[in-house]
Amino acid sequence: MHSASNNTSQGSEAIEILAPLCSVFRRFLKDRNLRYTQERAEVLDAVMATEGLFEAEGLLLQLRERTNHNVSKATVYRTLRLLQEAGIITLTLIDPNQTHYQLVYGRTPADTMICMETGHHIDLRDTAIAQLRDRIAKEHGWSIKGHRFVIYGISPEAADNTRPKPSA
Amino acid sequence: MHSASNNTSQGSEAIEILAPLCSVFRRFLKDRNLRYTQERAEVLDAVMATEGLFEAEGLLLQLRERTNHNVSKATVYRTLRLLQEAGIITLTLIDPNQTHYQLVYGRTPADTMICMETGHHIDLRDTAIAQLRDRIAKEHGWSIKGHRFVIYGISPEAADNTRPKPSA
DNA sequence: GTGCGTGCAAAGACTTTGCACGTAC
DNA sequence: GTACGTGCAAAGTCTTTGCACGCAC
Repeated sequence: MHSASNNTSQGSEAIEILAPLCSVFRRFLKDRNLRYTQERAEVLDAVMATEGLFEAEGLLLQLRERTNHNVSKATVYRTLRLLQEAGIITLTLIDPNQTHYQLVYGRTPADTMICMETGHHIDLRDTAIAQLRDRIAKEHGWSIKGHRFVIYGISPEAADNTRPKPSA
Repeated sequence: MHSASNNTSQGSEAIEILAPLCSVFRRFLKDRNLRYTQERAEVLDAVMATEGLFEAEGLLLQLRERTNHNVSKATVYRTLRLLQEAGIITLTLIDPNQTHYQLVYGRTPADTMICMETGHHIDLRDTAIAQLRDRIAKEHGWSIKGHRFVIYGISPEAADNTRPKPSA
């Protein structure tokens, strides 16, 4: 299995963007006198392998597949909090029942459009969103820490499936 | 105490906008062969008295103040779900720990700017947000069901308080 | 009069925490 | 060698659900 190991390999092309992320986390930990442990590396590894949104539970399952060494649920939650504080992932809050996260590693966090039928979601990379945010915050004299923009809708595919088949 | 009763008074000026909401809910219930009970009326009443965002717990506390008759937590949650299905309130999801709601009664749901220091939030009523949403959805061929736009920042007041006092 | 609605308490889901042992520094 | 980190399981929150009685229709 091709695994984007973040702490050993240094020449892989696949991880060209991801590699610095490991350094970012290590520096963050060092600054706070925290340790870069096997478990934290594995969680970061699993996070880097995700696409778009993910949940703690999914990450835990992925960790069990990826590694022999089982990282505990508690450690996953604890590490997710650290990654959040390090600015590597953000909360996304699209579902009241469960916290969703996403990797942001220096990029602007993706805004999201979610299909209410299928749960399928696509990342939006529209600069107009941040511009709008900046304009509004400026008008009110606020300084910006972040934003979340989620569009709820029905994707074309779901609309096709949902539409009752014309009988005959 | 001045209470915007939704099921008895009909001439109050204060509830000119709110009154129809009761009808909306009653019709919704009738359409589904559900009953318009005292408890549901009281929950709607309390929801109408809220400003901006609210949580189930706060609503429950308010209900205990407003009425002698205690509405149970279970009924509050059940009614909030109905109100949501009726399109009277929406989920807001600004806090991973608790579900937040807001009254929308026919209006566009307010977007929100939240101060990360104080928790204070202000409602945004900027039409550019919906326009942006529409443009993006159209580009992707999606039909829109709703959206959420939240700006996280530091309000001017909080910035002032946070700033260390110039010694002397 | 019927069947939906309610209150209570217990269950359920997700997340956090206390404690003893392990390990990165 | 030390103090932070981990795993486990128990606790904690918010929310939902089962059941017997009550009330809107």
